[in-house]
Order: sequence, then C-alpha cells, then structure tokens
Amino acid sequence: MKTGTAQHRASASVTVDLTAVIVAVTDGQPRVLTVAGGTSGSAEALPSGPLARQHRTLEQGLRAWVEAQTGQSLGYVEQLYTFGDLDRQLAPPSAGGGRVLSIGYLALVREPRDRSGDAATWHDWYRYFPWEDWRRGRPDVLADIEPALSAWVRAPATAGERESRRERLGVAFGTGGGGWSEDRVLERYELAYEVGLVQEADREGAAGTAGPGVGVAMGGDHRRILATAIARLRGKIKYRPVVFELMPPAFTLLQLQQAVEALAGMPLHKPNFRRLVEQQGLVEETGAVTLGTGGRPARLVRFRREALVERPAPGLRVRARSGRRSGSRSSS
Amino acid sequence: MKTGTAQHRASASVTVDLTAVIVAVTDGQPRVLTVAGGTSGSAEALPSGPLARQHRTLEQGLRAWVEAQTGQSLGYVEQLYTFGDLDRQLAPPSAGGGRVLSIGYLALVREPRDRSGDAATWHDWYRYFPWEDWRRGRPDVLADIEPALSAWVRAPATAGERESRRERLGVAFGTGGGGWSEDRVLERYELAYEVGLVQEADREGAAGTAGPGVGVAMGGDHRRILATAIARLRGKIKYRPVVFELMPPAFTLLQLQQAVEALAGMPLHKPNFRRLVEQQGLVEETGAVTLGTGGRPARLVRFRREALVERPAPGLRVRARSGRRSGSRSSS
DNA sequence: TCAAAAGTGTTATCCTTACACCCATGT
DNA sequence: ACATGGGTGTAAGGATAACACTTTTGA
Repeated sequence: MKTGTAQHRASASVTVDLTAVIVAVTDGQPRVLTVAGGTSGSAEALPSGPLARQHRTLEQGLRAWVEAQTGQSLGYVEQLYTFGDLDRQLAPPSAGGGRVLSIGYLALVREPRDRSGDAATWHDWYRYFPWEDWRRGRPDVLADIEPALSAWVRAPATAGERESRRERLGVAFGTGGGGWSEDRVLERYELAYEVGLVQEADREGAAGTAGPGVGVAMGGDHRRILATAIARLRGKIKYRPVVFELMPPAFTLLQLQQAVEALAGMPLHKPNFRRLVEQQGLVEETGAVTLGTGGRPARLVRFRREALVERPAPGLRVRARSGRRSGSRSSS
Repeated sequence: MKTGTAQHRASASVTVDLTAVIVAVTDGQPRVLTVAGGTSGSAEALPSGPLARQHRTLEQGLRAWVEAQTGQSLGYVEQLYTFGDLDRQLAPPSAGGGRVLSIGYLALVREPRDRSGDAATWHDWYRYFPWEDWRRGRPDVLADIEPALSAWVRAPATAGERESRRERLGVAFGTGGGGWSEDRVLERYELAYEVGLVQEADREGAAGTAGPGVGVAMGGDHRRILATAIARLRGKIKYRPVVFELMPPAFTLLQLQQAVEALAGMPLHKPNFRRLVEQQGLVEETGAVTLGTGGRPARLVRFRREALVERPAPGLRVRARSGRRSGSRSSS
C-alpha cells in the first residue's frame, strides 16, 4: 500500500504563474483590468507573470508584476485559487515542456484616473459574462443559449446521466426550484465550457461546438480565473465590507448601491438598502453634500472602520429586488 | 515603469507540496488524520507529498499521496489555499535550496473503521487548537494566554500601533464589541503565532518567547493549514450541506447536531436545531429507529439530496445557544 | 422512580420586504 | 409642472431564540 517512493521520483518541473483579477467600479460599472496578449497570443488577458526567486511572498510577486505591466498599484489583495490541471493548460507554457501552475488573485482598487500603464485596458466584466448581468432583468443571452443547454441535458444515453445533468443545470442556472443565485458564476462558466458555448472550449480537445462562443474570450484560462473572482466577490460582499475598497473616500448611498448592484449583477430595493447600510453602522456622515446628482442633493458618507470590530459579519446581505423587469425580447 | 524583463530572469525552482487536512467526526468529536514525521522531523504532520508529472490534476495527486501514506481514500475534497512565503517555510525542503509551495486541501470522510494505514493516526483537532472548543463554555486556555495577549497589545511604543493591535485582537478573539466568532480560526492562530504563543514561532526568527507553547505543535507549517481548514469548514457549514459528508448513511438528529457542534466548537439549542434541519428539508425519514441511545429511541434520518437543487443556500445557519456555562476555573 | 434523550407547542422579538409617501433640486 | 434622485414611515410576514412541557425508553 505504500507506493510513495515510486511517485516521488517523477517530481515535475514547475512554473508558477501569478495572475491578477483587478476590479474597480467606475460610474456604476464593474470593470476589470486587462493587458493585450500575454503569453497567449492576441486575446485579452489578465496581468500575470511567473513567480521569481526575489519575491519573498506570493502576493509581493503579484504586486510587482501588476505594477510592471499596468502601472497600477494594488490595495486589497486576496488569493483565489490555484489551477494546475494538465488538460486545462490552454496556453502553451513559455518555458516549454514543464507544468504550469496558475495562482489566481483578486485585487480591489479605487476607480482609475490616469491610464499611464502601457497596454492595460479597463473593460466591463459583463463583456466576458453577458449572462451574469441581471440588473435590468433577465439577460437576453440566456434565451440564446437555452437550446444548447437543454440539448446537452438530453444528450446522454442513460437516464441516470441525463438526470445528473439536469440537476447540475438546475443548480447552476436556477432552472428547477432554487432560482438564480448570483454567486455560482464559476459553476455556470464551467458548464458553459463543457457544453461548448465559450470559445475557450474549442482551443483544446473539449466539446468544441464551433461558433464564435458567448461572451468575449480571454487568453489561456483567464476567463475561468475571472469567473472565480466574480463568484468570490459576489459571495464575500454579503458578509465582509469589501465594497468600500472600491469606493472613493466619500460617496453617496446611491453610488454605494450602484456599486453593489454592479458587482452582484442584480437590482436592489433603494429604501431598504439605505436602511440596511445605516442600521449596520457601516457608514458615517461626512457633513458634506453633493449637488450634481440630478435631483435633491445627497449626503456624502464615508466608510466607518469601527464597524469591522463591532459586527461579527458586517456585510451587505443583499437580495434581489422583487420587481424584476421581465426581460422578454422580440424573437428573431 | 516596465521592470518586467528584469524579473523574468530569476524564475524560481519550485517544489509543489500537496497537503491534506482529512476530517472525520467520530462519536461527536472532530478528528483529523495525521502521519508521523513527514519531512519535518518527529512532529505530527498532515499527509502530504510533492506534485509529480503523472498527476493529471492537483486533486488526483493529493488523493494518490493520501492513499499511499494513510490507506484512506477520499470523498469530498476542496482546495483551501496555496502557501509560498519564503519566511514561513518552517521545514527545510527535501529537495534542497529551492522554493516550496504548499497547496492545502480539505477532505471530508466518513468515520474510519479499520486503521490499515501505516503510521496514520486520528486525533481530536482541538488538541492543536484548545482555545477553539467552546462546547462546554469558554475554554480555560483562554485565561492562560490572556496576559500574553494584553502584553502584546501594550508593547508597541506608538499609540497608533497599540490601537491597531487592540483592534486586531478585538476582531480575532472577540474582545471589544463583536464577541467570539467561531470562524476566524486562522486569524487567531496567526495572532498566537505572532505573539509567540505557539511552538512553531520558535522554530524560525519570529517572536519566539520560549515555553512549550499552547496546543500541540505540528511539523512544517501544517498547523496553519489545519487552521485554514477549520475556518473554511466552520464557515461553509452555514451555507452548504457539507456536514452530511461526515455522517453515516443514516443517523439521528442528535448525532447530526453533535457533529455540527463538534465542527463549530459551540453548543446548539436542541429543539431549534431540529426544526431548522427539518424545515430546511435537509433530511428525510428512513423509517427505522435506534434503540441504544440511552433514552427514548430516535428516528433515523438520511440526507435529502434534492435539497441541493431546491434551496439556494442549504446550510445550517447555526448560532450558539445562549446558555453557555461560565467556564471559570480555579486559578493556579 | 429517575435519568436521559426524543420530541412538540408557543411566544416574543427581530429582520426583511414591500408599499406608500414626502422632500429638495434642476430644467 | 415635472422629472430625478433623496429620504422616511410603517405594516405584513417570516425567521429566530428562548421557554415550558410531554413522551418513551433503560437502569
């Protein structure tokens, strides 16, 4: 039962790639910082680079690479996940032959002013995941991909396998009982990949059902890392006050609400959102007011750091507003 | 601003270690599987081994190593975190010189029957974290370490630094406002490490305040990985039905409650717990009853898999029962 | 008969959700 | 005047937490 020594011999030569999902919210839109190409041809990619000896910590290595490639310095940084499966190394490793490990990170920054960084561009993240934006009701893409999803469910020969697929689809896309869960971003992307709905699936032996794919593709497996980041952020927002990492020093409650809506991808009920925020003690008055809001001037508030110490889970346990617009569209 | 090429040269030679925290609940006690020594001398260690070329996926590599070292095959497996800081490599890497990356995993198994595995032992996890067990009230160790914690808060020269430490202690240990949060296991361990309360801190340049340390030490940085696992599990239990991975096919509600209490490290209110579980539709009747429970025979229930599809977050949102026994002790 | 565990009923309280409405500013 | 956003009141409903109490077994 002890095959240990046999395995020990073939220890792999490994390159470690540090990859950053850098998120900001600008004008109520969730944005992510991308660079051109990267190791992976011409597609849009996330900032990333190999771990080097002089990086004392992984996070330090990440910050160095991001600054070098984009000029952006990072505030809040959080490790997401380490990817290393051989059959999902979509991009050929720069140092040929060996295995590539990708450690994904989520970074939150305040909205960028100057774009001094070379080759770095901010993009709305729903560009890559159009089916994730429910702010103005059910997104139209879902109707487009529905046939492919149902076909995938019906495809297997055995009833058991069909049932298992139906269940998986139900959990991920909220068909069947549960309804749409805004986290589960990764489950949905992985399922879309398996079904062959995203372009990345073509690049490698997978399902590969041609067509341009839904949403904009990314280099390597970066879209999967982005999906992981969105999922994590959508989950975390509910029990930790991370949104404030994305807000300017002073902001109005509507701006805060729009930031949360941007991240969560769903509309919120205004009066209740405001009460939730204030009753949780998450913000305090600055005394100032804004004028250019289009309506009545709004109070400017700031994040109240003491909330971190007082509350056990000081997040914004948001749930979608019920009045979702139907999102029906003219079929064509 | 583009130092990229300069960094690229010094790409590190890396060994990747896969490390498993394998959890079971036996007789209402949370247990973790350990092996003797490992790479790290004679201390208790978690099963682990280097990633090899033939491992198609990271998880597969982990499963192979665990089976080889302990004979235990794994069911539910989840990646936790990747550790790679140079100044926390407590154990000298077996392949000299290079950097060691540790990918930690959490695995849940049903209670072990036979111990055919060589050198593998199950231990109560509170052996390593005695301050985490609040099932019978506030644990006594906390009184022992309190002086050291306060001293650490008072130590810095500047008031600002003192305040920052006070705040950090308040969040981690629930002094100040928030109260004890059963997740935050990692924050507490890291703080204890910094204060020099755990033996691991001595092994390297850190605070190192002598003494045997609180709780049993582990090889390498394994106790940190274990802390990460407990924290994750305590958090996850609230919104995903992961406890059931630890239960036998049929069980009583009290057994389930005790499993949750074991993991969360706090007592629960029985009548409310039962209602919560049943109302959530997490279990269904088997029809059978147990007899040897000491009191009235209990219904045996089983996990209801359909709950996964129906509910958005089918967990056990548990909160501590209020009637905590005081946990005072004779000082000595 | 008592201890121990299994269960049920009920109440008070809090939180969430939704609806209705008023306020202040710009065009 | 009215559109736009800011902001308050409140009532219905559900979930929670605590208390009190009955039931069924074994020692």
